[in-house]
Amino acid sequence: MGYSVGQVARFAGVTVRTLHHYDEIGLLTPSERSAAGYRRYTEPDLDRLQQVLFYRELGFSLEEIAVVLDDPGADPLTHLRRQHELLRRRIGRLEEMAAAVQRAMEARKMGISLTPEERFEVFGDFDPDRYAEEVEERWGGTDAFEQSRHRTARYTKDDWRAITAEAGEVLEAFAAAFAEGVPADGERAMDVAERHRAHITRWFYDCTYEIHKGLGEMYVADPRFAANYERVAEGLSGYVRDAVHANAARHA
Amino acid sequence: MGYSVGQVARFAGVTVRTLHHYDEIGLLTPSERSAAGYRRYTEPDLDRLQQVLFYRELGFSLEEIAVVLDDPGADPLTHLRRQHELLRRRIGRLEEMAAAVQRAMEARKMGISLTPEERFEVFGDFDPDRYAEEVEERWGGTDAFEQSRHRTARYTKDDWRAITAEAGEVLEAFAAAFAEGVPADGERAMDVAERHRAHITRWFYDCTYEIHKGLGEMYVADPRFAANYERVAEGLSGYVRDAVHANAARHA
DNA sequence: CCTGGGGCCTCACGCGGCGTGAGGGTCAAG
DNA sequence: CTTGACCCTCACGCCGCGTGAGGCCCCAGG
Repeated sequence: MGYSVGQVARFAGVTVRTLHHYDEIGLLTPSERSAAGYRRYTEPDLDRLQQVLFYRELGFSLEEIAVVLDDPGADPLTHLRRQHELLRRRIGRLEEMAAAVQRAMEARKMGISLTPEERFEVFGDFDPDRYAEEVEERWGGTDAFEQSRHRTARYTKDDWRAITAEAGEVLEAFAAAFAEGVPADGERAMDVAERHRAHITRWFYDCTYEIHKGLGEMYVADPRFAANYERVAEGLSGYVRDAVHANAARHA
Repeated sequence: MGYSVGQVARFAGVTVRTLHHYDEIGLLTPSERSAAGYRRYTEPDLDRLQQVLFYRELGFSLEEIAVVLDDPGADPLTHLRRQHELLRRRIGRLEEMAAAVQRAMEARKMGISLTPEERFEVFGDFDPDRYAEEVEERWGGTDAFEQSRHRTARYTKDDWRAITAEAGEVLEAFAAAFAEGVPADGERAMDVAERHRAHITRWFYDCTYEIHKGLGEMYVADPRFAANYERVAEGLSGYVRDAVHANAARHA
């Protein structure tokens, strides 16, 4: 004879109102009603409720849940597999967050302050509710260039102003060090190189030291980039490359 | 000169409207405003925003977040530690859910159907947003009795009817086996003992075999319980105890 | 038999956490 | 001086329920 709303509510840890709501919006309509109009939930109803709660926990909207559950091409096992996959992904994300917190704790203890990007890194690219296809579409071919394109697409004019201003500062710092005869493998030049790398990571993509070294080479080899430096001072492109390499070595 | 709303929004992966909202409700008011009235977020503001987002992610309401963040007796390190703890707990819960899903998959494959309790077990006693004190208050002195009290407090009259009915069935099954001379350490008596254990686990608390054996002893030793069995048949309390022990040994 | 208490029902309003314009000022680039 | 991408402040709307109000059902106890 099935379960009453109250019983189901207590089993599932939700309120009666919630079940009423799910009935109202057609997300979970009990298969039967008693003569007096009481809702009677059957086993399959409980099955469905469990699915609903799982997807809800994972951040799906009720409408989205209705869509995935009413997808005729998805048998129960498919749902379970998908849920498992989503859970694993979510766990991974939380572990990243935990790691970030731990890093923040370390930084605190050492008295180091983090850049805004480092701080929010873990929040940035999170999208819990996407399906595998979309996720793969977005992250499948992710190399630095893709990531850059992806991020810059959302930048505003103001951002670009800030970017060019920051890039200009770095360029000037390089030029000043170069003009003053500071050695390219000295601390000051390396610090500027580090600023340069941070600039790229901040605005474009995660620039590792390896990538940075590659960039250094390109600044010399590719005339379009080289010109940018050589226009300021002759030999500056080579100086930048050397500073970048020294900085990478220092962090290796 | 600080960051604009738009910049902060993009860093943190939230909308401008969200930042406006946090300003409106006083959760995160930018420390400065430009001459034209533009919001300017400073480094400490970003710090705070990060905390807000963390707690939000963990399911806190904005009001709760305001309370914990404005608690004067909590330095940054305390927050980080708490966040880490909360994250770990949440991860643990998700892992349980993942395990439950896996079990459900196994059950499907084997063609076994789960009881409602098994199905929703993982949802039951979840309360992600409590503070350590409250959690400890609720789970610190958790022995079986406490858990029982906690759960039974929410039972309705209907539940109690179901409980007494079920308990009656078990009692009758014991009495029948006893009357028919079935040995207490035989399969049939042990099965009834197992039903008894399941009954307790279902309605009161997680009854392990160890606890069950303790109960068996009590049914003989404590006259209030013993009377319940002896009233039905003389020697039944001892029979129940023996069956319970045999059942525990079989599952050890 | 009837009364009381705990369910259950259907409205229907409210709240938290924003989304989404509308209407208008600001400010660097062209 | 204009244009466009920001920014501002209202203010209304949506989702996912919470929280009664008013009333029916049902069964244990008197």
